[in-house]
Amino acid sequence: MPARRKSCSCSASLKCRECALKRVCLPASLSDVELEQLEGIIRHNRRLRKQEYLFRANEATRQVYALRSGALKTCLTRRDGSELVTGFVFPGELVGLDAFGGEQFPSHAMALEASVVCVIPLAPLEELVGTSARLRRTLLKSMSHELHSEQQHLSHNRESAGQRFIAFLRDLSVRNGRRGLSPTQLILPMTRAEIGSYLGLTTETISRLFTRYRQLGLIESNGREVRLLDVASLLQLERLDSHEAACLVG
Amino acid sequence: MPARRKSCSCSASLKCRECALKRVCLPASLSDVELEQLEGIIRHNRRLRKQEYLFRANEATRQVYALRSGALKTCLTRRDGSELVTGFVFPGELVGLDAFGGEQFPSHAMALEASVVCVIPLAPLEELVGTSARLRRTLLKSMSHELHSEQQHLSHNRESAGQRFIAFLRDLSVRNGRRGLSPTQLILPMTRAEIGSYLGLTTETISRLFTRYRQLGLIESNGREVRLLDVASLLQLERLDSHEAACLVG
DNA sequence: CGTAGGTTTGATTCAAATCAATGTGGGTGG
DNA sequence: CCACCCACATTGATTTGAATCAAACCTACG
Repeated sequence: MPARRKSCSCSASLKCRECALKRVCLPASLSDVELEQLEGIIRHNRRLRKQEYLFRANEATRQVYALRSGALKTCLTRRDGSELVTGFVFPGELVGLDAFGGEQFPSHAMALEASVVCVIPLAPLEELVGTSARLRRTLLKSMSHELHSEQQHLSHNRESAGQRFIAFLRDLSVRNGRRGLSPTQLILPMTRAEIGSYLGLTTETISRLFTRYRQLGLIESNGREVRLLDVASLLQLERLDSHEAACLVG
Repeated sequence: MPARRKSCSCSASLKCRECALKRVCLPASLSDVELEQLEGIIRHNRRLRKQEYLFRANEATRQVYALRSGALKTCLTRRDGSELVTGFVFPGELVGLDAFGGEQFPSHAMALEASVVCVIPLAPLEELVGTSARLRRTLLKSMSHELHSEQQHLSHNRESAGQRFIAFLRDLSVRNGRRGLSPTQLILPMTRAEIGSYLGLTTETISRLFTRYRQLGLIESNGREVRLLDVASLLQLERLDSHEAACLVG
């Protein structure tokens, strides 16, 4: 394994208390004292360039991460060596929670654009989870939320390409909203191929979907900028089964 | 909501210490003292008849469960009301871990055959997780293992019907082995339709897969009894991509 | 300016869904 | 005890949605 290059400059770190994301991140619901303890173990501000790995599969699991800015993808490597995108990570979200399980990460995480993450060493975190009931709650909640959203993702795999695509847009929209950004104005940090991998579709299909929904007047899109125009219709299409949807779309 | 009918007879309960499954269940790796504390909060021996719900979606999440005998399926209800099987549960495995997240279960769990479960109330469990580092480890491990196996499941969704089917059989085989049962002699507690729902395929396709692999001499099967004959070839088929597999199978 | 990575569009193929019967075994009631 | 029934399973014919194959076409960047 080549010596890992740290692009991190570890500049004077912005603490959780002053972080704009504290209401959606791990600190949510912690008391001041607990927050201080948490801050004590977190290393803030590790910078990642676009395309840089945050961690790789098989790397020892000594820490989990919270994304502060930018965007990540998490991927599994298939037996044939190809990459399967298992999720996207946006600011305020935790990454690497599967680290608790074993000695090594089963997946890897890569920056889709220049990003900053907070690094949370596992051992002290586990310790702190023991002493703080609230932190325990929050962490368990995060993990089971993750579990839940994986199930959601799984359940979409039985739906038509169009429905998966809309569900994807809606998910991004919701997550945008949670951070206080516009729920209709999306800037996609990922390529069509990555969306495809995530949704179990090909690049070509994703491209056709953009075209289709643009022509239907439900979205505007230009490259990676997407605007949701007719949210009501989108939601309706999402919950229709494919036969009904076909009728509606003509 | 109708008053919940308890089929449970709560007979003099077999404690964890004497349980044949203690090496694969939550008690694994706990000290004697911790084990005693854990036993103190668990209600053992709730009996479920075939088809009986262990919990339903939207039910308040006050407890998680460990399966002692029998088999369960866990399901999500889709928007159109249909049921999506998200997993199967075998003895020694935990169920309902997504309960930590919110107030209500997102999914439901139903007995595929007469079963017995241990009931673990959440509040005291969380407490105990605070005081026992080992229990904490074990639980976090369980949850992240769950996360990991959901990812596995997800990744299979990109593979051909045949590969998913074999991966399914292998998974059952491994889990059988872990409980000390034969890894080649399987008794399926679920219907073809349930397998199909779980794998994202139709009943007919599942049926054809049984026929195909039986004809290829890789398995024997008669109704719900399955015997894995040529495990080496099965494993090889599983890791081949569909094109290569087609060549091999002819 | 040229090239590479990403995207779009079109023609064709293919794996699994769907539609349609038929078969079968285990349990119930007469 | 048998016969009927019903849920489950199998098998075959046909359709279809997305993959694959095959070209362009951007556009950002060295």
